[in-house]
Amino acid sequence: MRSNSPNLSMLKEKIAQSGLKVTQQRIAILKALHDTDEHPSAEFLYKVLSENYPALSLGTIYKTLDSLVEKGLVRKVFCPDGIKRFDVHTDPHSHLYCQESQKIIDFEDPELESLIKSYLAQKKINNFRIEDIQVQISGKILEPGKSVFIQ
Amino acid sequence: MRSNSPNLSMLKEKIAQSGLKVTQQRIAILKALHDTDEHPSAEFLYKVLSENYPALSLGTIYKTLDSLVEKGLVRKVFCPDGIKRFDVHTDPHSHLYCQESQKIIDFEDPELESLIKSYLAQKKINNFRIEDIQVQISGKILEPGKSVFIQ
DNA sequence: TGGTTAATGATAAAAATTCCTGTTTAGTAA
DNA sequence: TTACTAAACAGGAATTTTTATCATTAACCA
Repeated sequence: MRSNSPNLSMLKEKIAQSGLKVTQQRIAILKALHDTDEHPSAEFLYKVLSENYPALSLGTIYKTLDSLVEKGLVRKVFCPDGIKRFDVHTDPHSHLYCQESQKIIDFEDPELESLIKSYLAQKKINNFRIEDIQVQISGKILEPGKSVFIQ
Repeated sequence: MRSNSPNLSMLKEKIAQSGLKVTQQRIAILKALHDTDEHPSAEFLYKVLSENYPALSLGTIYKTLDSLVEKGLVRKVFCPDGIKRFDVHTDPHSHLYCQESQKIIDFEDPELESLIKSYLAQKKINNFRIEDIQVQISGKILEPGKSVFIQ
């Protein structure tokens, strides 16, 4: 559970401002994304949300996620497991991938992001406009259960 | 087509050294991976290889790719499209993702890799052993057709 | 409040991946 | 070479993941 989840009216405003209609389904999906530290797949959201929204259909989740990505409210997460995963955490951050447990852990380090950005700015990449940078750090969680703490 | 594709005996040796049996299928798949600049999916390899190996089965491709990844001869490519993609290019490098054409372009920059590595080494990430770092640079190819050239 | 249009639910279809089983093949050692 | 054994393979079925279709519903706006 994230600490700074936006409240309902903030979620509604976000959706409205993006130009999408503010539907119960979109609110619920966006809220569920905010309420988790996981990087949910459509299937995961379906399972979680079905409890409170038994009529919610999987197709709606897929389409909603696509819309939210298109409007920039949600990001696709790069993932080696061949499943589409999503993240509302749209400010730049990277991910730790545990090759053993398949867990994906957010890794926030603005210094790292800006380090890479300034390096790439100084280099010149022709014919490509950079819009987003993500770093994937693969490896292993050494003691599962304990949290990965960054000093 | 890559310039420095290893020849047949080199491929066989690679496979043998990994501890896997040297089969025609594994040689063909590993060769096909070397012979392309794409980041092939199992389906792509199946289509390409079926011409010369009509009996080759899709299941074999999936299993072979898994084995090759496990032995470190091939890497999974992090990808937002929800398809498993692979890369024989195992020395550290990053990728450019065109959000429009969905193309994935190799981006080799040892300086960038070492920059990130040394930064992360100096930071301390507890409880996680880093094994591999990949940078995903998303954006748009400005003039499709022209190659993305790095100065 | 009613009309318009986008969004949804339900379901079917397609695409991607895994699983299963009998057969074949690579590696090994006689 | 040949025979043996375990691993790998082909073929196909089954499962999982994603997309498409379409009639119904709900959000937005006048």
